[in-house]
Amino acid sequence: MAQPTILDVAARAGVSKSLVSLVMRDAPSVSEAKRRAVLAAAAELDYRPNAVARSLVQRRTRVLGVLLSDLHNTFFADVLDGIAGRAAERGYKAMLNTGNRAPSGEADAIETLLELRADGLILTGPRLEAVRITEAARTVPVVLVARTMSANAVDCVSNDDVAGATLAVEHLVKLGHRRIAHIDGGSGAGAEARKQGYARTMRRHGLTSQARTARGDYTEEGGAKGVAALLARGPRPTAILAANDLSAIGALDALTRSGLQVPEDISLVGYDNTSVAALRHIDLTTIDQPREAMGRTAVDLLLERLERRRKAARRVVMPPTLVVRGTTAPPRES
Amino acid sequence: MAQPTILDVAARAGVSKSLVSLVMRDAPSVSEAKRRAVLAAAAELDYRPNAVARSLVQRRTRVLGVLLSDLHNTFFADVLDGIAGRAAERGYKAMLNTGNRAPSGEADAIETLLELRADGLILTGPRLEAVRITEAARTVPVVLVARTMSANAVDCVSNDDVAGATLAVEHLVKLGHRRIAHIDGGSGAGAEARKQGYARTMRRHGLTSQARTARGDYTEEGGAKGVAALLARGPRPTAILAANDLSAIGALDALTRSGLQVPEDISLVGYDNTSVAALRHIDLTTIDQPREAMGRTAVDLLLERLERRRKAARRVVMPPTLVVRGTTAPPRES
DNA sequence: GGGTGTTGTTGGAACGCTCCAACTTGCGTT
DNA sequence: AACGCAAGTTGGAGCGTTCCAACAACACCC
Repeated sequence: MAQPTILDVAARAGVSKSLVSLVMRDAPSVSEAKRRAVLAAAAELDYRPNAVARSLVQRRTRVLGVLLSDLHNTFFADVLDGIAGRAAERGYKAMLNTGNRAPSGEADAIETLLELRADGLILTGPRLEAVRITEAARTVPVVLVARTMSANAVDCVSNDDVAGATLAVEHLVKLGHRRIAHIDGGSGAGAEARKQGYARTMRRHGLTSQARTARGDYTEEGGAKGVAALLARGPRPTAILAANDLSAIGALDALTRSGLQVPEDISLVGYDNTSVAALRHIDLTTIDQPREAMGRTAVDLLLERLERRRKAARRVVMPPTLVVRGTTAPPRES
Repeated sequence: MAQPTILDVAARAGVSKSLVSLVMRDAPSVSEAKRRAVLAAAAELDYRPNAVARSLVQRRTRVLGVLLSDLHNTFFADVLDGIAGRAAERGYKAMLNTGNRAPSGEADAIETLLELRADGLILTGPRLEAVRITEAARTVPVVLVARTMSANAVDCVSNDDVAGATLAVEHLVKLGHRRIAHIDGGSGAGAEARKQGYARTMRRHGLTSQARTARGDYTEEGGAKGVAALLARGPRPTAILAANDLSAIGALDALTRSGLQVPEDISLVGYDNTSVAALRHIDLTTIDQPREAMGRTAVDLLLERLERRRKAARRVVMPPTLVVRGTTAPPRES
């Protein structure tokens, strides 16, 4: 026989299928004798409840659909860890689909998840148009991670980019830096807020006149070009805040290639605390987003809607933290 | 109404549910008029076929269960890209589950995938005991990626580690190196084969007397310690082959910290071509495994069993390639 | 004009489970 | 002795599809 069903188990244990069902879901009012008989029969047959059939009758799957914009970014891998862990704790499974980097792929992935009748959707860093998201939210609760939008069927979890950039600048100021430059993230997600945090904190310390921003784009090359621009003219900054780790690494390389030592000649701070930043050969001071916690929070938000029928949107902003490593030090002539 | 069903669509279009079903699967023998009527009704109702119900009656889900041992390793992310892409091409979905790094987590993940009635399983780099794998293979076809075992219900896709290490040594020999050392991967997957490839190729070039191997463990720290051991005594090697990129980076850092220049004083080769190796600040010569191709192949193997009912095990070994970057050069006094 | 197809359409059964109302038993209470 | 109630157990209906046998309508061919 292909896969044994609940009927096979019932026959073998000499009870009704209903009783087997009760045992499988370990319901309270089953006599110990029958429970054991059923479990024995199930074990002998290598029976495994068919989640498909169960989902059909219960009209829910206990599966949370997760869309990941980019698996190659370990940032998302950490978020997923948080999602999967929390989902498991609460009796749900996380089902992953990637958009294969194209926005149209994301739409397809969502469609697939909806056909499979995921109970809810978590979209991490989606590049998809907002309309498509609200459309999906008509069918099923949706939580956005690392992207915000306002629609009352959609919840959001993000990190406080302004606060993160502030932490970074405060750290540099405390070390004695005054000529602190910024390589921004262009039109990338959160880049604007990070730039704002930088600018405001500079102002708060009366350093607006020392502030300089080079255009970047969250890439390694963007970081390298940013350095080139900053070194090309004006007094050399004693510290640089890059908009993310990848561009910080591009900057790091450009700096060492032009003969400058980090952190002796110039300090450098990244953003995201990716695993690469922790490599000892890079050892980058950076801002950490609580990635796993963001994933867990996303699950909690979803389940509030699913199990407690919350209707109003919630927007959770999580605090980033500073991780000091080897690329920051006091300026040379302090 | 919650979610419209096929009956709602049928009523609205004035046809039977069977006809709607035919249109949805776009069957050939449906009149153009009715097809349009059905599609219009479906669109108006925002109808989406229920994959759960379909799977129940067809007794298959067209879902391939994928177990990833570690999402943080971008190696697996690439494999997954290959899997997801190929699966989509062939009308399947990839459903991902992570083991959360614990072998027991892997067993649970497999159990979940089987309850959800995945049609087949792809296990990438599983740390799970072999018994559990053959057990799962009794229910459903299983393909292993980056791990091999022999059981005729299980197929394997791996890279040719011996050949990869050979490529690396040949490259160094061609540059003029003779004192080539190896930092191995300890008991890690494929480490033994890589060491063998190294040793054999050294022998082939009559360099056995120059060969030296330091113990490593695929980690950054292992690479650093390996360098310490190699520098501690004996003539300094002019080139090092590390068992993977991560340990190569550890080695790189240890070398520069002890005042040696790479590649001027010493050449360095990694293995895996992870995204980190491509960072310009690291710029590591390494061996590339065809990761996406491995993922695609895994899907193909699974579908051969699923659709063509192949029974005998297949073991596919894919050829690695050399990626030359900036950490290798001719030895100083050649 | 009676077979023989072909094309298009249909209702009912089945997939494997959960849910529910209903049944049986045994026990305590009046 | 009759009753009520809780605990334990059961069969049947139903979840939303697909599959299949059957049928209607029409064309074609001697």
